Amino acid sequence: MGRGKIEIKRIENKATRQVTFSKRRAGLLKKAHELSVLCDAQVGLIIFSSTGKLWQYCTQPLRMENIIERYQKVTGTRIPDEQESREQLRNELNFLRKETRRLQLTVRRYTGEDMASIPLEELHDLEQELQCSVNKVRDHKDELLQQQLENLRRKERQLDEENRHMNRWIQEHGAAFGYQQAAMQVKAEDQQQVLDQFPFCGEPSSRLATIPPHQIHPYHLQLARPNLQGPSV
Amino acid sequence: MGRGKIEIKRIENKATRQVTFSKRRAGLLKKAHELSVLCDAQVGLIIFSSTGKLWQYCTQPLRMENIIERYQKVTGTRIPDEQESREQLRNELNFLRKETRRLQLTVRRYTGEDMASIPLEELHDLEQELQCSVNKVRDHKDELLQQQLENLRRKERQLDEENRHMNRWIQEHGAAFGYQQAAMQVKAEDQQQVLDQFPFCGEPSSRLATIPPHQIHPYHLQLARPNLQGPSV
DNA sequence: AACTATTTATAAGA
DNA sequence: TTCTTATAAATAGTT
Repeated sequence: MGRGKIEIKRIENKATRQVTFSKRRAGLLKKAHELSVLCDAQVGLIIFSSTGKLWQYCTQPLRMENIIERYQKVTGTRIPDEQESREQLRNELNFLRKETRRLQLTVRRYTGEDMASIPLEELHDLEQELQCSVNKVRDHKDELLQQQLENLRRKERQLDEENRHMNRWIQEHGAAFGYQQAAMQVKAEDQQQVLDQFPFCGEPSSRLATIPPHQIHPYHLQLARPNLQGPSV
Repeated sequence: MGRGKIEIKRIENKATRQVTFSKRRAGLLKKAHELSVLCDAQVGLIIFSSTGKLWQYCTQPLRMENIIERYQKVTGTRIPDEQESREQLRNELNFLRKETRRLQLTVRRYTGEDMASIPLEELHDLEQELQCSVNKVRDHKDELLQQQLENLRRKERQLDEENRHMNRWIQEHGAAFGYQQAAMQVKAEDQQQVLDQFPFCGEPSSRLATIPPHQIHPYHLQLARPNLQGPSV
């Protein structure tokens, strides 16, 4: 719409660009205003020239912030209620400050600090509370240890049974595998030693604990033949 | 620019308004883009229709926030200080949220809750920590009781001495105050009874504890005359 | 959504 | 910049 048609790409001539910017800027602002008025729309237009100068149009004069806020709400750019939630933010902050202080004091009580300010009766309660906690922890610990103990005992029984099965098998078929029987005998003695030393309160022996379940499950023990070929293959 | 000239004011016909909005909106967005490209300008355009629907154009696609931020900086709409303090607020809030959670977990450990998730070694440490706390509390309690005990013993001695002083005084001046001596005798016996029953681990007797210091301090005891007039005035 | 008579915007020149 | 003017572009009213 001028003396000639122009391609829409950056105008290289600086002066021409500047003139065109002035004209088109004015046109754009005018049209923004017209759209806003004619069609009852809320329009916000921000223009920065390449030199950094600002022009703007806004439907409600001086209320560009309104439209920006509305824009940010709709697009979710800004957390919707950030403006109003300042109060909420403050409330939560105050609550958390108090809560943190309270919890810090509680923790200090439980660690036996700052006792100077605690009256005698409360000291008594605190002692009982703490003793109660100690007992709970002890009970739980004992329970865990008992479990580990039972696990180990079960494993002991299973290994024992496995041993007996192997021994029996070797007794029955041993004649044909003289040298292998001797090897097995050594192994069985080894394991028996471990079981003899079995500590009732010790930590789980990694060697016992890592025996794959299928080797110690009774069902498998009865079906599977001991792999006497293992070491020699 | 159409079949007829129109006045720039709200179009009353709803359908017409809607159509015009569509056409002019497209034109405006197109011209905004052209200005941006031709003149190397940064343009941001936000349009809300009267029905609340949003259209926008921005020079750098998806970077409307950039231009808004730039706008707010230039116009000083957003006070940088406030922005910072909001950031600080947020930081403190995040910190406090984490801290509160951490403290809550700590307290729960100390009260013997949620032990299922604690490995055995930590349980052991926890038990020792708690036992340590119990001991501290016990020691402090014992200390307090010891102090109270000593206080009471000192009071006993002081009262005893006061008694002896009074007795001596009455022996010396008694003839003139026969009836008052009798009254004093009763009071002294009362107090002696209390001291005789003195419990080594009991709570402080409020009656003994509330005797004003000047009445039991040795210095005062030696200077002050027993107020024998007291009950009768 | 397409058409088109008209208005409006603006490129180039002064 | 601003004015002028030829011409491109936009669009109001119509189909």
